[in-house]
Amino acid sequence: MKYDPLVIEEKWQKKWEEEKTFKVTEDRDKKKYYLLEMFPYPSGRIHMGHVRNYTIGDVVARYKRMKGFNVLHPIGWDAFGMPAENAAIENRIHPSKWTYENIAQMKKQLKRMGFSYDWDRELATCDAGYYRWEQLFFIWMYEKGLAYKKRSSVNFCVKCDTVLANEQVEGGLCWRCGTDVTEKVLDQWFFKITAYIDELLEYCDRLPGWPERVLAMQKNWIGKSFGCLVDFPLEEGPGAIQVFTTRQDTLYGATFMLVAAEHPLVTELTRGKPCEKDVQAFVEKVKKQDKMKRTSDYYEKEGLFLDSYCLNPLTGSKMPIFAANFVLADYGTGCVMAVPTHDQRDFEFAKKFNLPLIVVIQPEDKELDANTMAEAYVDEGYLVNSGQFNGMLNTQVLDAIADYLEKEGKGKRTVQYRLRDWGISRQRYWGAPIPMINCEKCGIVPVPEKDLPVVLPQNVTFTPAGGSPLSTLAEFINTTCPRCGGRASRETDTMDTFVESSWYFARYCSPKYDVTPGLERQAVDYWMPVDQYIGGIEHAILHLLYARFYTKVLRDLGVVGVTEPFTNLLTQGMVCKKTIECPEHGYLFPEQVADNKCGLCGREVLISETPVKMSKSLKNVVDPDYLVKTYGADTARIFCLFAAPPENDLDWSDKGVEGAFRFLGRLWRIVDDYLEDIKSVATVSGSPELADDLKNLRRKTHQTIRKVSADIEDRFHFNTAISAVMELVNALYALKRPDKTDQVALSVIREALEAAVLLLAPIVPHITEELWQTLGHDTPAADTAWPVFDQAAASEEQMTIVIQINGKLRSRIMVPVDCDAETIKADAQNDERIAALLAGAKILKVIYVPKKLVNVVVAS
RNA sequence: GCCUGGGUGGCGGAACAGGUAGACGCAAGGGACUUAAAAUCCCUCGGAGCAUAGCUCUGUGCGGGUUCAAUUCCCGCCCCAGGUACCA
Repeated sequence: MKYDPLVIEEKWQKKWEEEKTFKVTEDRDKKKYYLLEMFPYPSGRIHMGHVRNYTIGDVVARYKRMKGFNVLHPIGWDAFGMPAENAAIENRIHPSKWTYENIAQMKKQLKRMGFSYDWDRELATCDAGYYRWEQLFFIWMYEKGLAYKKRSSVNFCVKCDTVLANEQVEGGLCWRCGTDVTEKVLDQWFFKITAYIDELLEYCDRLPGWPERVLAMQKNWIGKSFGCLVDFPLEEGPGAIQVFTTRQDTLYGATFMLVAAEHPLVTELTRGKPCEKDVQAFVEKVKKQDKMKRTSDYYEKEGLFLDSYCLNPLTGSKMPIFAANFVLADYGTGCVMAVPTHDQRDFEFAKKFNLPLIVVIQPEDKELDANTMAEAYVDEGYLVNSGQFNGMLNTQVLDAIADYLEKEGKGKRTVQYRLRDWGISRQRYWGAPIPMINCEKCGIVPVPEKDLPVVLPQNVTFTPAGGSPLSTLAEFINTTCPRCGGRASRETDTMDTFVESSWYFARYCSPKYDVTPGLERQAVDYWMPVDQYIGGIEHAILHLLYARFYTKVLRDLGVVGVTEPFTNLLTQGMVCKKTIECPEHGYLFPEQVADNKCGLCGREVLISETPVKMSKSLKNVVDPDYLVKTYGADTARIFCLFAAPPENDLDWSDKGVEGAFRFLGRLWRIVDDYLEDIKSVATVSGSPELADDLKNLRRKTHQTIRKVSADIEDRFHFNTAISAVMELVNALYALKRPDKTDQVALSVIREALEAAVLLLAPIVPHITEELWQTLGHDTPAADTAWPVFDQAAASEEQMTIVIQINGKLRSRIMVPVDCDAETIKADAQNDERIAALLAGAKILKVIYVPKKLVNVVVAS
């Protein structure tokens, strides 16, 4: 019988669907395992990134299931977001229709991959049955002050026509479309993520199951720094300029003051002065500059003297005040004390404006001279020119100076963060409505809980002009105030879609529960936290930080019992492929190229040196449907796992896919070959006396079970697990075919074949189910216990001992495993080759590493 | 600049507590089967050298060090990828 993947895959998928094989419920007698992959955005078609991500997850889910765990493995749809709205404008199709059609299509594709999801838990975040709870949580957060509205300057993407959170601005560009981000002043809803800032930071050190680099990125993003707020009195009149610094050790060296150009102080200080006009012009210039900020690498440090002075609080010396383009208005106080000798930016500024330099930190190994310094000195040293603190090491004087400032009432200790509150208002239609009402009399009033959900209206029209259709839809906006009964209007902003993905993992525990608060506590307590979360590294900050924050909020609202949502995190690499480029026609699909020539113009094409992330625009994508049609889902799955360990990028190789397919064929044929002979033979049991080649095969079988179990369990290294099974299959091919009547030999072969099939069952579930059935089993492989290795059968009787002379490999000997050290050392030296090499040499010592090698050290 | 990772054959990758470098697969070459091809099965496969059934030297980005022994540990550098960037 030939291996026909398409027939057997559809057969088993149908069975899984009909029998609801992977449906789970809470079972207190079994240990739970919650495995989750990041849910997809329903863009219309799955791509290789999905195939890889979901295959990795599926292997772990199926493996844990065979190990006896009660495995929750759900899937759903991150269904709100921009593309649906864009499709509505371009193709005159309602976002809802577009989204649900895409879901139907992608669901079919996922089922065709054979993933072991509990489809009864499927959810879509655009369902009112989902987001109504999010609206409830919003109201509860509002009541606790964790959601608030504020007029503020926000990041705005003109193309997406909406606001972006700080985290959604990448290098000054919109994370989604890459457009330059501009600033806008708007009334916005925020989540007070800063209320949890210390807990978020602290738990970065309590997530040992997370990759170090993800935690490092989150820590950086939070950006906690310890320092002082110091007051610099103005020279004229009352008042002072407050600055934040982490370098109070350099305070005696502060010779001028820098203020962010946008800071109100700039206008205040120059009002009525001759320089006022110039200063205003400068401010306007910097504001414009600001928009261009990150598009150029660096721009010139610029500043303007404000014709005002303040006083250094410790030395009393006069410090000129400048407006500067490189001081950030929204970090610290927007004002910075400048210490040109020990800060490179201040140094450059001082040189440009010819400002005084005072050395206050002196290194041990050289003498700094303010007149000849070519750059700022930023390393450790001893304080000089610093009054009572002279002679102390700068890194140790920070506390003393902070104490002094506090005692003198000139400053105080403080902590600064980089992380800002999460702006969640979006001026878009296709999102969860913010359940708030604006009343002229009562102000902002939450929608009463009994009136939830605030359903997104269906009858809207989209125009290419953009803007949210909600903001002009009278029947949605007009309402009455729940408090005073008067006329009022609804909030027309919707929530950032990252809000939906911040709690979907909890909803999966009780996806249909429709009683407040939408999360059935018993179920949530049983399943949460997620034991293993798998997804792309691109969400290292955005989604993963928001989800951690939201989980803590839900905990404090009393609806979940966990503090952190994801115990273990695996970030898988991207799927990459080389690009083909024609000098005239740009990127080409492989089928547009023949003999390295462009099919359109015949010119030589350029193939990229390294593979790059698959993307439609680079035309280097591989269509999963095509793969499945040609080779089957099992081949697609095993290739994705075999080509690279999960955290590496995966370089696509068409030849590699064929190799994967070839291996499955090899497995199929070896089973098929032996089928007749082993039909009525039982698997070997006990520890019978076996001839050498059979004993070796049996040993290989048990060693393979041991290795595959460890590779999957401990490291998710499926590539080495697959290699191990390949070796076992190779060993089966290498074995001399025993006689049909040799029951003992055939029982050993059956054991090896069954092991190979079961060990591959989580990886290639269709072919293995079929083979398992063919081998005469009524219980499906998926419901069969994971094989256990027999220590005795796996252990070697003989071992190879490597013999080195002065660390160089010179010979090998075989000895029984129980051979004692002295015998081995003696045998090693008596080995024919070694003895010859040792003749006449002076042996200094002989080292024996148990079970590994003997190293004879001789005088050279 | 700073913070993470990472540099191993022609390629993807093994070597998981310092102990046989290159498992497994791809590509390549050879052979068997076949009228032929495909498919399949088997063999060879880091480099150099030689008295070529084998042996020797060399080899894990570069330079040092520790050790009987280093892809693995330490120090210094180079390169690549990701993150972040005037954060005071």
